[in-house]
Amino acid sequence: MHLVPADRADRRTIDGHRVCDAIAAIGDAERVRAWAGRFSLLADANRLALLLALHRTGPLAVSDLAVATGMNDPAVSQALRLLRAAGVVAGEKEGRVVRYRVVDADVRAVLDHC
Amino acid sequence: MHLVPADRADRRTIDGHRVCDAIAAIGDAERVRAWAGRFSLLADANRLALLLALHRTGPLAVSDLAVATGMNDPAVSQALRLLRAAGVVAGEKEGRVVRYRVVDADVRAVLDHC
DNA sequence: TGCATAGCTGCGCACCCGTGCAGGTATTCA
DNA sequence: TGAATACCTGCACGGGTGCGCAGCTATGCA
Repeated sequence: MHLVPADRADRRTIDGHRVCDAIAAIGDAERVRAWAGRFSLLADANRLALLLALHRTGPLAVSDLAVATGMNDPAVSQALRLLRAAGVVAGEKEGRVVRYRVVDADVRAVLDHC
Repeated sequence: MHLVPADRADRRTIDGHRVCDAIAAIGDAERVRAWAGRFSLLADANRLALLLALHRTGPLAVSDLAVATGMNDPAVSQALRLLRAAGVVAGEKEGRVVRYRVVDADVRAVLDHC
C-alpha cells in the first residue's frame, strides 16, 4: 500500500505503515472538507442555539427565534440564510411568516448528541 | 412558564408559547458555547483530518501526521497545540517522538459519525 | 388605499484565525 | 562532544466572518 502522494514520498516518517493507515483513515479529502464545512456552521453559539431550537421544538418563525436567542432580526436572517444556502434548514412561507426547520439528516444526528 | 428574559419580554412574538419551548430547547447558554467551541475545533479540514487519523488509527507521531495530511510540521504542531489546550487530544513523549491520541469522549462520538 | 409588521439585504467595522517562515529546545547517536 | 532530528514557538500577513445599523420588499388588516 503506497498511499503517500508522490510530492511527499521523500519525507521522513516514524512509522511508515501507520502513515498509510492514517491516509486511509482520513479517506476522501472532499468528504473531510464537507464535514468541516458542516461543523463550521455549528461552530457559532448563536447559530447552534438556532439549530437546537429548531431541531427540538420544530418549525419556528424568525421573530420568535430572535426573541428566544436574544439576537436581533437581521442577525437571525443572516444566520438562516447561511444555513439555508448550505441545505441545513429550509423555510416555508405562510402569509408574511416564514417558519424554518432543520432538513439535513447528518446535522440532525449531530444535534442529537448535544 | 415565563422563560423570556426581562430585557426582551416586550418584543413581539408570533407563537409566544413556542418561544418558551425554544428557550427550554436551547438550554444552558454555557453548554451551547462549549459545544460551539468543540465544533469550531472540527471546523477546519486539516484539524479534522488530523483527528480522524488519530481516532481511527490510534496514536501517531507529529511527523507522520504531517506526511499523512500534507501539512508541514509547524502547522501540525499548532493544530495539536490548540486541540491539546482544549483537552481534545493528549501527547505522550517517547524519546524525541511525541505520539498523540484523541481523549475527549464527546469528540470521539462525533468523529464516529463521519 | 394606507399603515403596521415580518422578513430580507448592503455596507462597514472590528475581530478572529489559519499559515508560512525563521529560529529555538530537547533527545539521540556517532 | 557535536551533529542530526523531532518537535515547538513567535511573528507578521492575509483572508474570512459575525454583527449592528439603516433601508428595502412583501403581506395583512382596517
